[in-house]
Amino acid sequence: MARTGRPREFDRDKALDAAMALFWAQGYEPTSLSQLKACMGNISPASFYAAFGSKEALFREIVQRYLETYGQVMAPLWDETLSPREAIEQTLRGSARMQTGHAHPTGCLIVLGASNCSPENHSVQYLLAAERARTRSGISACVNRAIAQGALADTPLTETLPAVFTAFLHGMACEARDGGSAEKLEAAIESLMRLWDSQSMVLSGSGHGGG
Amino acid sequence: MARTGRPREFDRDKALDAAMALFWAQGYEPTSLSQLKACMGNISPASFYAAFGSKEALFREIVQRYLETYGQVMAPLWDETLSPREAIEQTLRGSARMQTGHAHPTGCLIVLGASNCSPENHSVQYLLAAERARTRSGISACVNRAIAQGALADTPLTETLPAVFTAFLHGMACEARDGGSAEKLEAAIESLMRLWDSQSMVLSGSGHGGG
DNA sequence: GAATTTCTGGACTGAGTATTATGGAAGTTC
DNA sequence: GAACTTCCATAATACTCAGTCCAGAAATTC
Repeated sequence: MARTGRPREFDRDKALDAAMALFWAQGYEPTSLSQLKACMGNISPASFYAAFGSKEALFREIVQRYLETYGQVMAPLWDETLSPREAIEQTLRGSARMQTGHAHPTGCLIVLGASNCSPENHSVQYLLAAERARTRSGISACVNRAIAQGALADTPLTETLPAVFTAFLHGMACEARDGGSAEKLEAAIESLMRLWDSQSMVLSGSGHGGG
Repeated sequence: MARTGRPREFDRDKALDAAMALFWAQGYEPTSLSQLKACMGNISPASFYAAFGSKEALFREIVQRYLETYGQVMAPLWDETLSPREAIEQTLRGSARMQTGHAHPTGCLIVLGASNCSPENHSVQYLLAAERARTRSGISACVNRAIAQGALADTPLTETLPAVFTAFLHGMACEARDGGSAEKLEAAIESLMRLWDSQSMVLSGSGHGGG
């Protein structure tokens, strides 16, 4: 049962992808309606508002789309079939590769998408901050799970691991934006994970560094 | 020999401080001339342009001012009277405390000040990117110095340390902006430095963790 | 006090902002 | 083909943007 009336002439999905690239590269506020309409195939204001509602509504839809596609590199955090260590390492590595990808803007839309905002757009800023908070809790949950399983020692140091991984993860957005390569970031991740291993109570496999 | 003519009525330094707070909190583009003039004491456009030249010139002056004041937390990186390890730890700790301070906006102006930019302001973006590159090279220099001194092993892992510390440092801007406390960040730094110690060839003091 | 210099208030550019209104064309369903 | 629904192009909304200009006022130096 197709809808009656004249169908829209442009491809809504392709328009969304083009708009995502623009928001991703420039952020929410500096991206103007003119740019958006242009990159969507020179659609008219009327078509834009009919299809997407408003600039903010479009951005919210695009954030959702981003989370369901590129953002899936964070999925391991909530995959309890993985060991907590695997979950975190896979997330970091996947994020590093995604953010340095060459088929789209570098960096992370959730970290960089609304970092510069005037007061009237705090709601957009909050949208992304809430998603970052969700990531933080996911990382914390992994560490807590590891401690509960006895895989990780319950020490003052292990309690700091969530903050270490989170700051590093969010910092990768800056490094990727500044041109850092996936290889460089992945090598850093490999080193960072030894901090976990040094507190690991499951001593199977590689040891823990040494002087 | 004071300059002749009518002196300006507002305090230029105080105006700069107020403008810095605004740019720091909102970033370059979303901060409008109206907001700037208002926070500088409702000065007129004429006074503004006479005193500061343009919005971009003001921003550049403020970045310079920031580097000479708050940005001095990075100074240990180039202080060769410090051991490389001390230099990096002091920089990270100082940065954590500064960015979470309550007397000014949270986060880091150099990381967050122009992260969202339209194409016409790439020069401003570049200004901050260059400063971040300087930081990266400072961190790398510290690690290289430690290796040259024989204080740090020359291994594949130690070669990744600059990327680890840099990503973490830049990530702190996001964490501070999202409300992370100095205590939390400093605890994370303390843990992160054990990565250094695990590769340290100077085994005086604390050992290197382990389960 | 006179001459000079610089600042300030306010009106004003021209361009760009997101968004809305109008009128007619195009395509759909029955 | 008729009725209907939806889309699109154009124009225009009210507003903000960074930046300019001018006339007059204020403070300086001589």
